[in-house]
Amino acid sequence: MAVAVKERAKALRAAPAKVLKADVALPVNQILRGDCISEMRKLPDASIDMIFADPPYNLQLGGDLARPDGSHVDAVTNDWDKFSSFAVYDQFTREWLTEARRLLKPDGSIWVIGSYHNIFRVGTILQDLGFWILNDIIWRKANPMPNFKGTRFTNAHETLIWASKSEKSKYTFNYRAMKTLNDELQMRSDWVLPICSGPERLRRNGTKAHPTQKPEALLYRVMLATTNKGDVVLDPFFGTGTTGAVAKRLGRDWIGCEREDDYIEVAQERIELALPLDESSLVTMQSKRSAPKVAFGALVESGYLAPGTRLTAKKGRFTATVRADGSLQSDAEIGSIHGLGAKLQGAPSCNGWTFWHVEHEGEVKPIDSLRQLYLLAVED
Amino acid sequence: MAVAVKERAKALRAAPAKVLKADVALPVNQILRGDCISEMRKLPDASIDMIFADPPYNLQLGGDLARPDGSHVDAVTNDWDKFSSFAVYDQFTREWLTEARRLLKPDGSIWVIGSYHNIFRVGTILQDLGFWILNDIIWRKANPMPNFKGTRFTNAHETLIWASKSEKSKYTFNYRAMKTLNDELQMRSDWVLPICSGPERLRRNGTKAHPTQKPEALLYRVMLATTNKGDVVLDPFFGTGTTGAVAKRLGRDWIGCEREDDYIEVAQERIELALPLDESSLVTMQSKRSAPKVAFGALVESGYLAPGTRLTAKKGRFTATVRADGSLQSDAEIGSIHGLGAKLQGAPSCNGWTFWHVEHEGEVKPIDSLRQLYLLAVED
DNA sequence: GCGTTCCGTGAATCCATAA
DNA sequence: TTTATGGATTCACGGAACG
Repeated sequence: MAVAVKERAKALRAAPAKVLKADVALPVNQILRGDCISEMRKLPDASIDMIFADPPYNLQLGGDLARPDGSHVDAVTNDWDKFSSFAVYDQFTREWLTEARRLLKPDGSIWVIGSYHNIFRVGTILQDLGFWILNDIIWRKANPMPNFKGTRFTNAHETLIWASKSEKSKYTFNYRAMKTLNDELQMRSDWVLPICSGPERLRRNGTKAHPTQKPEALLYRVMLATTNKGDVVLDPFFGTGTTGAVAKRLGRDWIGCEREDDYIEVAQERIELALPLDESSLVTMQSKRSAPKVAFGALVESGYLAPGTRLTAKKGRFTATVRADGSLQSDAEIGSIHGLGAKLQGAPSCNGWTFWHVEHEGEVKPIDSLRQLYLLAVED
Repeated sequence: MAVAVKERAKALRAAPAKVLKADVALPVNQILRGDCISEMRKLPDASIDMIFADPPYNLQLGGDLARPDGSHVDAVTNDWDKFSSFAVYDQFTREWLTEARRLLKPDGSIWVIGSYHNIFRVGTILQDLGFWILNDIIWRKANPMPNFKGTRFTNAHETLIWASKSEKSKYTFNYRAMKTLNDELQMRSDWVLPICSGPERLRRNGTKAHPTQKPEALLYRVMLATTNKGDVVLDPFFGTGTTGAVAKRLGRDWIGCEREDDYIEVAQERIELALPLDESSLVTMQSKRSAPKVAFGALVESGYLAPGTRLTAKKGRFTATVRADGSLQSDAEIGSIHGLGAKLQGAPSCNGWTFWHVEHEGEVKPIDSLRQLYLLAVED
């Protein structure tokens, strides 16, 4: 395999270079092997249309973590994510963002993705360097990893910052494309996308090739929104080349920086196999809107149903009281609207929404009618 | 009306003050009129359980920027002044967060809400001051304002940072209450809630009383998750008193700082009208961690489980015998229900209560169910 | 072949308490 | 302060295994 990969790598490196005004060739559709800061220093000023960066997050993980079933959580323990202090991380961030800003065309823009570990440092430094933040985008993960110990809220999202080179930039934003992609509604700042798994996840010898591979759908939306066909996209932390693969599919040129040989090899093979999309296959990329689901607790905290309210069922045969956290209490039992309903009836299951009733304006109605009211208020 | 409000204000100010060890009375359930930094300076160290802050983020808006002391900052639009604006904002943020940290009890925590204009500055400074970020929470607005010009993504969320006073803090997190509130699924870091509108939105003379009034549902979830009944909650930017109203409803004490007389008046009237929930509906689902402990040996000596009983685990893959002292014996090993379970699986740890099963009336049940029976018998 | 069940796993700052 | 021990704790999805 190694030979075949090297052949392909050679072919990739021989890709036609773009010639700029300054007569400096831009090494387009190639992976630059090495540290991103020194590699970026070799590139000419104002030559890049868009930068997508997935820098190390500086996770600062503690000891091992086990799931409730005892299995081991495979954490990000790579050396490239280790920094001795915030000051060191800030210095690193300032350096690569300074180079990034130099490389951007005046109307270019940059995307950086991160988590609460690092994104506040990144955002602050972006602002300090003169970038102009356009949006912060929330990637709401459809299937995040749970919080196994029950100690915090499930960390179910990552944050992307989108910023132009300066306040004056006439940046690219394909408003119509985004609206079309979102069923004719304006694309919002929160994007629901699954994490990268299944056949899309790159593996070597059965184990994941990279610990933090991003889903192509994420890059697809980023590139479709903020670049045009033929633009040059730079990714300073190329990894296994998601940026390159999506750029090729969408007819954009790309440049990647990467230090690790293993990642480079995987990325080259992957991009070689990536095919430009035709119009018909674009359709399958559109994400469905998921049906709204309402937790009973949401009605309580939104004031649609006050804690202490009496609910009845089966014409008053059963009664229960709403508690502050959205649980129900009967004489002897506590449970969810579904669980308590089932328990009281001795039934295996119960739809609490239609089982429990509440008196509202002299009328006894199923609590499901409150859910409908809530949905009306929440939609749009 | 003004007279009635003043009467109520007087009554509020006469609320019983909590007396601390240091013999300094904490002005509980009162609004402190004045700049939050100077008002906070009057309060004693380590006296507050939780802080909720909705600080101003009046930068980059082309409008005025006021320094903490109220003096005016010239809003010139060149780069140099942009930096100076950030520096002023950072200084202000550092000052009030420093006071906030001093006031927090060692196990206290803080919430700060903001948007991309200021939240990166806030997060960075929180980290620099030694706060320990626990989650960043996305308030996903169900009904955001559209982007009228179609130049960016619809800004459809705000970000909250939840941080403990230090890395070592044993902060409050009511895991079970949150899980109950979310239909028995872990509460995630993205919260879908409507913006504050309709009858909840406070108005004076037909116009909204405050430009950024937060929905009570947001504070409800924050307080239910990270405080206990009787805790003291401080809000340095009290505005129209959403924090106070929800605190009163949920049986928490509160302190607010506010400079503007108009807001104070509206807030006092509002909190006066808020109804506290009664005790019983305030009770939330408790985690097992806070339940009384039962030694496995107690089940044996009480006859719930006879010595010699065979226990199984993982569908019969593991078996062990109960011994008279409450230890378990497998073929080659002896240990506690937890220790033996861990050893047999080669796992670092194991919850024996859910791991081991016993046949009882033809059904195979975890021995935890016996513990529940035992607890029922022992209670009362 | 098809439906069911089981198992693996993902950017994670992931325990509390007594001795 | 450190160490040992009890025992609390998970959601969605893909793919393999099974019947």
